[in-house]
Amino acid sequence: MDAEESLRERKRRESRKAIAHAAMRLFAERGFDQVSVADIAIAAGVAEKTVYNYFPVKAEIFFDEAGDILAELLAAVRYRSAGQSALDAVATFVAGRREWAAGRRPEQPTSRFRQLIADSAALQSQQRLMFGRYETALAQLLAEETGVPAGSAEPFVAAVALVGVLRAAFETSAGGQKPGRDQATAALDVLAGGLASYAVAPQ
Amino acid sequence: MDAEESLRERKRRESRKAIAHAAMRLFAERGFDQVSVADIAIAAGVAEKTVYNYFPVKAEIFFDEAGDILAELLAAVRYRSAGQSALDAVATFVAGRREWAAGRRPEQPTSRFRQLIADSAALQSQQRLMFGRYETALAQLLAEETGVPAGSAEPFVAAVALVGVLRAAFETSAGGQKPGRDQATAALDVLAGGLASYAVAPQ
DNA sequence: CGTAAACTTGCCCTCCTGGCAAGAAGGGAA
DNA sequence: TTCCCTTCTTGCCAGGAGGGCAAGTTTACG
Repeated sequence: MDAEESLRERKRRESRKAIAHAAMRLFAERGFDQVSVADIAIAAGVAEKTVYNYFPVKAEIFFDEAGDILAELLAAVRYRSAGQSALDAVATFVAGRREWAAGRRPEQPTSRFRQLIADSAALQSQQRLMFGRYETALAQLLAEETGVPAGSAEPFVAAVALVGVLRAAFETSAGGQKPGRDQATAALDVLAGGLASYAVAPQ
Repeated sequence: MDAEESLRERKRRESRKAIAHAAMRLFAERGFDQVSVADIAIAAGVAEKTVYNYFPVKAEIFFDEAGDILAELLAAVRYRSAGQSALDAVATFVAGRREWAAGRRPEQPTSRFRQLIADSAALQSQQRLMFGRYETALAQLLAEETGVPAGSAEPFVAAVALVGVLRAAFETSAGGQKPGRDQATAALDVLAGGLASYAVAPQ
């Protein structure tokens, strides 16, 4: 069903990509908030309404490429090797993504990507929305695994913590600190240890 | 410095409260998105511009009352009794808030508050922003406690997990499930146990 | 009392987003 | 091929969030 793609579907996919590509180029040049949807439409050679046809919200364009990490993360946890903890699965996944990100030509350096987000409240909001979706989906998965009713606190908190590892890997590396692999494992250790490092008040 | 309050400061505080109060009443009646800033201005007897003077973003009005929980949470962790873990401090804090919320007359039932949030994407976004601020502030506090450089992954992940307990207490009780105290302790156990419940793949 | 600082307000502007309807293009049936 | 149906595109319009600026008003203070 992949081989068979109607003209219409192909064009639609191409249009989507064209819009996203043109938009990302403008974003990288000027910053997210300094690019209007009208600008994007002109750059992509379509009407403003068409842009909204593909992306109901402007900020979605920005995360269009990076958007399917959710499915990968869920799969990494769901189909983790027997005997592996969910925590390990996430850590392994993060490490894998990191290598992947490092191994491609920096047409758009990751640092620039992060900077654009840091400079725009709208993008930060959208990013939080995405992480929230990760949490919800992961919580549901964990609830199924453990047979706990969906919506319970346990899987929710666990999911939040797991996605926290992902967020830590992304956000803390912004400061240009350690390679990042250390960060992920450190975060993992904190969680696996039951937050033992914060067990006692300092005074 | 508290006793001495200039006329200007008093008026400003009253104006702020008047705007917030009028706005909350309208929100409760019609829903957040169905109330424009112009409506709020009229209801509060001020100009639309003045509303923006006090609240640069409309959604901030909604969380104005509940907004200072951050300071309390930080204090609860920072000044926790000697020998108490950060995790316990958060759990205690959540339990305390819950009693507090239950013990006051429901002029605006908590359920309505949650429902309003659930019905508005803008409010959800603002709520996530607030929780994000909690995470950042808490991460900084934990970094100081443990002497780790600010911006490290460990305190960040720990903070995310701790705020996760808070979020779980708020969000999961929405379904009208257990009293809530159970939820908080359950979440706490999951974290304290190092996510042991999710240690092994089910297959 | 008079001046400086803070606050309010009106006016205008841009941008995001949704609704509606007309036109253009692809896809399938006769 | 031709006709018709569906999908996309586009234009036009409208409403609401916010920002900038300047005039007018109120408070603070010497």
